[in-house]
Amino acid sequence: MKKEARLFEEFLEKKGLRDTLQRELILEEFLKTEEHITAAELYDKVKQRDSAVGQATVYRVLKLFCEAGLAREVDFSDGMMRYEHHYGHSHHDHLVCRGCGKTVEVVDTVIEELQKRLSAQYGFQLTGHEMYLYGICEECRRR
Amino acid sequence: MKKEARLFEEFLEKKGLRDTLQRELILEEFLKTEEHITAAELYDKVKQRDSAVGQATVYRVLKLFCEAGLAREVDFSDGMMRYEHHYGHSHHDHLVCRGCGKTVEVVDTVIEELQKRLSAQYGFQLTGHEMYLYGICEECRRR
DNA sequence: GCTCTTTGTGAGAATGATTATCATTTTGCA
DNA sequence: TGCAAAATGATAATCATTCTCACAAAGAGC
Repeated sequence: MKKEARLFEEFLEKKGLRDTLQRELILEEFLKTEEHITAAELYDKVKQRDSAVGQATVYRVLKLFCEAGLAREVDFSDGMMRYEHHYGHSHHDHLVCRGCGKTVEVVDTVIEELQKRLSAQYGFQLTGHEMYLYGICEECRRR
Repeated sequence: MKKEARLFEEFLEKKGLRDTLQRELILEEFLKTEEHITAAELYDKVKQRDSAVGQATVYRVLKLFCEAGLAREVDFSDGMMRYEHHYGHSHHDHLVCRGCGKTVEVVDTVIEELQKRLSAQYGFQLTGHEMYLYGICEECRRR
């Protein structure tokens, strides 16, 4: 079994929640995807394997994944939330192409350090951040 | 007359749009506010002066302000868009307290430079960015 | 194996911010 | 003055997400 699945079971256990077939199924499908997935996309995939699953359940379970540290919400400001793998994936920000929608995951430890310092200057203890860099990728620029 | 009002008139002129009482009223109320305001909040203020104005008009005019460079959308991820003054206000990002919701406008030119460089590394030409730093402010930490 | 209680589920309604529609009004200009 | 373009307000539509609620499934205790 995947480490993520075990972690999720432990999480459910600890919270006194139940390990159901739907939750397992949704987790399996979520883990299969590599890209940032929307609730609707995940719902479609899950439905192909069990058409009885409701979308509310997908939403509910995605929330659980986030709580469990398995998933993370990302918001590219296009009207719906996306979810990406979080466990075993180090923190990163996103570079988004305004032309084709392609995204790249990026990290810059110097920026991170400066963010912390900047916050401290205003007496804030930084707990998290969102950074989206929007631009035009090379391919799109050629066209 | 405020410079912003003149700019807006010029913008309308250039686009072949009309300078109406509603637009003037909404602009006046918008300019009065110092903080980031939501469409609903602005609608309330406007309604106090002219109860006939519809909320659709407020939404429409806020879009115009953005186009005209007078306003800028900011999204603190709490379900609704906020608008802040843009003209004469240099670019900045936001520090948001997770405790009390207080926001501080911040700038760090080094970070901005690094963002550009980071994007370039992936062949992206940076056109904009969003950076929200979330933390706990000093006051909230004391409690 | 039975009850009881808790938790999970699916269908569909509800929500709430934003947009679209459309009939009516206003405006600028010929 | 008259007409075409633009603006408006009321209201309906949209759409992602959340809520509700009746029912189903599962765990504990016996």
